[in-house]
Amino acid sequence: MPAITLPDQSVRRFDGPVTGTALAAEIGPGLARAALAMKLDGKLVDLATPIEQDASVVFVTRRDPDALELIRHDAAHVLAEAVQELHPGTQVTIGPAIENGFYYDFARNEPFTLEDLAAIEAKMREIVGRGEKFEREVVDRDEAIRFFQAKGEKYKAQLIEDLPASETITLYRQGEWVDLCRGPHMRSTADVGQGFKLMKVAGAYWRGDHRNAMLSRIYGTAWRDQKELDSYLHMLEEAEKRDHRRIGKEMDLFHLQEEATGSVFWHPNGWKLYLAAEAYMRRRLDAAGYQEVRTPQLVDRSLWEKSGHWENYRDHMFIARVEDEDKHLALKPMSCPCHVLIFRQGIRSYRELPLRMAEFGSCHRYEPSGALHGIMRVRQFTQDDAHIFCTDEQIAPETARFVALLSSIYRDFGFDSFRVKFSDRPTPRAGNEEDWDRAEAALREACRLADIEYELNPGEGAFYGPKLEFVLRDAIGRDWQCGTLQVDYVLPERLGAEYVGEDGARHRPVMLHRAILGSFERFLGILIEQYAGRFPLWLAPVQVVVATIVSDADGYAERVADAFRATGLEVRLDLSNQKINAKVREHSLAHVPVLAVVGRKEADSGMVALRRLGGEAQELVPLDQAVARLAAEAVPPDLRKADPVPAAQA
RNA sequence: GCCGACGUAGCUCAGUGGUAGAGCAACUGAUUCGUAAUCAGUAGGUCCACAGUUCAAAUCUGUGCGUCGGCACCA
Repeated sequence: MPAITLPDQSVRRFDGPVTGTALAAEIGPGLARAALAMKLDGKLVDLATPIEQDASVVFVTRRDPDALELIRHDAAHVLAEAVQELHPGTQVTIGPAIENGFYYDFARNEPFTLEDLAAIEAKMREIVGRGEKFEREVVDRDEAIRFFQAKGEKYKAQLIEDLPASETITLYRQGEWVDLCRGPHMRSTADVGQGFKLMKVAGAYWRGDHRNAMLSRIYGTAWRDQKELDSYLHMLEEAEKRDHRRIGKEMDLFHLQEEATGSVFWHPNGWKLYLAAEAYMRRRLDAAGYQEVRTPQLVDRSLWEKSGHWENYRDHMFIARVEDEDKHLALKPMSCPCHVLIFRQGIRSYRELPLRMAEFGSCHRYEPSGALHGIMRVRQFTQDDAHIFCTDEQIAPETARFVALLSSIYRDFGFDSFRVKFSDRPTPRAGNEEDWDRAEAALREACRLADIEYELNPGEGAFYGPKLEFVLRDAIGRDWQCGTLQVDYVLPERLGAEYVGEDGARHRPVMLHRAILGSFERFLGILIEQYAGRFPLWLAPVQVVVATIVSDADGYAERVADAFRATGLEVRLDLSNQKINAKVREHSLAHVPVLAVVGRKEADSGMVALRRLGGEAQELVPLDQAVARLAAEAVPPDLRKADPVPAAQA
């Protein structure tokens, strides 16, 4: 006698078990048509599930956020059916819904190529058109294994074998096609609709392990309808326009070339941007009580052996040798061991702690070729690296201080939000279990104190300690770790860092490894995409272009440019013999933030016509005011006095 | 590193075995013009590299390098 509570708090009673389908029909034909699945006591299940006891039921329709996940998951099944129909002998493995879409991994000798997608997608549309009913079936475990093995589906059989014995094995049937699946699904393949598209093919290791076979993955995107699909595809196109590699070219910021794979050639414009960011960081670190140092590029192998890097990362280090000496020097992949060496010079007192040692450390790492990505993932990069030598008690307050600094800096760069991941002990790792317990507990406590919400990232810590990762997102939705904070008991131990405590005895400091931008290269890449090249004035490599309308204004234009330059602004003068339309277009495409146009009128009256990038308005301003205003605007955020120049006339 | 695609002028790209192309940019000349492309002309290429097939290779094959999309990796 189930009593079913609906979202409006009304209750319906039934004599016996009733399926969601029947319940929806009972409530009304509109709902019966719209319901795709239901939430039974909060759990998403098939509409065909019988409700046997008192429960609350919420129907999921196309409009609900949950619908997207159902559509995408079902689309993955449709993809698999289409592939097996077109390419018999292909084995299915797994195919989940993901952000914006779905994928399915197939095992076959010949991987799929882009050219296969059109036919597969057409077949998918056919299957959606067929409206095959999804039917759930609970099966015996051994029988299921035999069933899939008989079909030659070794991967599926393997998946079932690896499921815990307690797990109910369910199959989902759609027409002739069957898949092992936990569900839930919608009513039929028709519910997928036509708002999907196959996007790309890729290789992917079985179970994400590079020692396993490489499967052939097909990615698709799926939405509620064509309109949503179109707007997603449009968003992707827009995102592509802000790709840092493209804008890097357009703004002449940097280039990469074969002779120095994975290292950036910064051009004058890009280097201006870099230096602006570096100068800003140097001021912020200085104000936050860090001391800047500089340590060697080439360091003998023995130090890396002591630190444990040789053992863990030797394959990823650039090694240099010289003819006359039997030595292996490594280009430093990180600065921390060197910082410990500085710490160890002389005798340290507890009074010096926390000691915050910072370096814009130029590092080299031999990244796998497939990992390289524009300037975001390179083999030579500069970290805004620092190490805080402190006591156990100082871990939490130092973490809180760090997060406050990081948030403030991200905000100044225009990032209002970021995600935090907590990565705990990996395998293999250095150090003993007690230290790992201490380190993880300290970091958790620090997060609590600093009021940080994080997601757990199990087993992903550094080999010497747990870490927080601060993650920013690029234009096309890829996540990049930028900031980090790591608690380390291991390196101070290995490299023998110690200080004299209040008690006169020697103690081990803890080391907090921390970075905010992470690598300048990566951060600037993200920054370029964040602003789509339209930097705020303080970061823009070229801040003002003075452009003339007639050559009679050339002399005045030069005086205007000089006046801007005198305040430190980066100014270009465009006296070329082109129409003003062409000049506006050219400098707009180059993302110059301010265009100061001067013609006869301005020359006669001592004015400039200011035009902002992205706007169409022009503003006629007396030269001295324009200079004062832009100079004030170009002041980096950390140097800005509260409300420097009244914005009234701006 | 693995799977797939791609590599042609400074840039974006066309060119399926028979004399290497376009637009933009550059350069020269004309034009002095009021806020996203003025007109005309000129010049510009070891078609990523090496090897092979062929009478003939940008084009077909192999190897290498690089780039891109994923996977794996990311101290």
